[in-house]
Amino acid sequence: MNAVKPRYQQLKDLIIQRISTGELQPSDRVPSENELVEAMSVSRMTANRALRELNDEGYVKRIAGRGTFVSDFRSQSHLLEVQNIADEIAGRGHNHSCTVIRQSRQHARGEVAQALHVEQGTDVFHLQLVHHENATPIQVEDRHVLASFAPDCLEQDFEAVTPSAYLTSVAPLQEAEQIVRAAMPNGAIRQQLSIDEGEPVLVVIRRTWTQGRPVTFARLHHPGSRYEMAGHYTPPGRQRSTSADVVQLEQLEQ
Amino acid sequence: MNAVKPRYQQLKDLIIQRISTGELQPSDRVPSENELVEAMSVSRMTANRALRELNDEGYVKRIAGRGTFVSDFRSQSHLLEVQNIADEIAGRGHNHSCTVIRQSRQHARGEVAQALHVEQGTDVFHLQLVHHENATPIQVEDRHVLASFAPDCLEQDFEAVTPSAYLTSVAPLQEAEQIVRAAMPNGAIRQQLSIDEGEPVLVVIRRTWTQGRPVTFARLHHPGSRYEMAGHYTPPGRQRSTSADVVQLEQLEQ
DNA sequence: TGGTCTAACCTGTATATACAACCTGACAGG
DNA sequence: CCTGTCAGGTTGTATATACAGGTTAGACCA
Repeated sequence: MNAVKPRYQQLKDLIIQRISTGELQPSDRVPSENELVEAMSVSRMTANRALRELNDEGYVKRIAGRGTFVSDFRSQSHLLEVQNIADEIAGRGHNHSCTVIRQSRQHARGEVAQALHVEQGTDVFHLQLVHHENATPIQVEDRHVLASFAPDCLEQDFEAVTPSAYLTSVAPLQEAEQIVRAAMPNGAIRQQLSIDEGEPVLVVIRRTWTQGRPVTFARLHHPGSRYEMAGHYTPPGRQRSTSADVVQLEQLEQ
Repeated sequence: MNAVKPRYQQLKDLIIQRISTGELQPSDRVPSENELVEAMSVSRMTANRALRELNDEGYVKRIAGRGTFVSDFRSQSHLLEVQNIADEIAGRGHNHSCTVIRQSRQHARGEVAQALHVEQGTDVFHLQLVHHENATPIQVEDRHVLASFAPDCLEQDFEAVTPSAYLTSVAPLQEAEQIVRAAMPNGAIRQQLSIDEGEPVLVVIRRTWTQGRPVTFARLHHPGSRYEMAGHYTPPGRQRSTSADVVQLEQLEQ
């Protein structure tokens, strides 16, 4: 297990680490190939491979003639595409608002401790929020966050900044798991979403990882009649061809 | 727009085309780097880049010392992870079976024509199937397929081979879009899934593309009490660290 | 016959070099 | 003051070369 990592991988890890720790912020300039050649004593082709792969993976954006720059978090993989309800609502041109129901410190137990891979009794924060789209409730968020991960979680004003935005500012989320199901809501959820009896909810259970460790665990409830989840999947190395117009263009090019 | 593509990209396109047309089948051997050097008059580094990127993108699998081989379709991107209900059931060690309700030719109209980007009246096939997990109904599949894409669709025995498996054998699906929502089923669906009144269903509406054109449009209904959709998202270039054990190992390595 | 060793081929990585295209800012000439 | 040019830095691509390490088949020997 003591395999020496290839040098291009060492370069990638180094730069990813600088981004993870915040030493390099989005849109900051990353050392150029020639600077890496000097500083790290590698050939330019090796530095090129490291930066090129970081570009393909979305960590950085390269511009010929200008340099290499750290990507915005939102383009750092489709992870966050699905992540932030506020952006999704803003993308539809609607107004997002949020009401905090609960914001407290707790000891993890049972399901929560298990989901976060921690001992029973570990400190966690418990958030309950209701998100609105144009004043209509669209999501009830019930989230547990590892206290050691985000110590100042209780001081945040989540009516101004969504938990997703706050959490990604603490450290980049590197991995996510989600389970989607349809269910009937209990009374509390039904009231918070102000939906009629007999209407189902779309439930998303989501865990996110940072540095290989699960740090948050969330249950998201959405009214079945007012919310749907969309996803678009394109194999790597291919352009998406969503609209008919794009299809036309691609036909011509071939 | 008449930009000359770089040579490594030309190599990639050539090999992807050979795979798409079926000239190269899964587990077939792809020309080695040195063979490409000879045949295509490129340097080995250029051939290496083409094959390495195809490997990273999941099209082929490379084994040092042996060669480069076409991937199974199932590993050709997470697209199909979500795609095939039969594999999903088999993965749980359960038995999958399927009943054909309808298998007919129709003229596309309204929503279907619009979804497939074709004129009203274009020939399509209409399939209605019920999938069972250990004899319990788990999915009602209502699918429209472009007739020009799969002309022998009516001759298939979909109780033996699922539509997903058949369609990927006709041509690789290169792109997918899906919408997920929770809803209450109508009487027919409720009966086909044999669920109680008042139980919601998880509805997945999915379109898939081949060669930049939408070719199938499907509505999938699942019983809320017996089915959930799971997804795991990892940024490219990273290993997933799902279980606690893996986390332990990764900690030690750093 | 059975085991071993080697040659040939494969991928993986690393380097040095070269040329093209792109971008920016400085500088000279109108 | 404005404009065009040019130098220098940057990425993008392509080649030739080299060595390490994995795999396999066949030659070779006991």
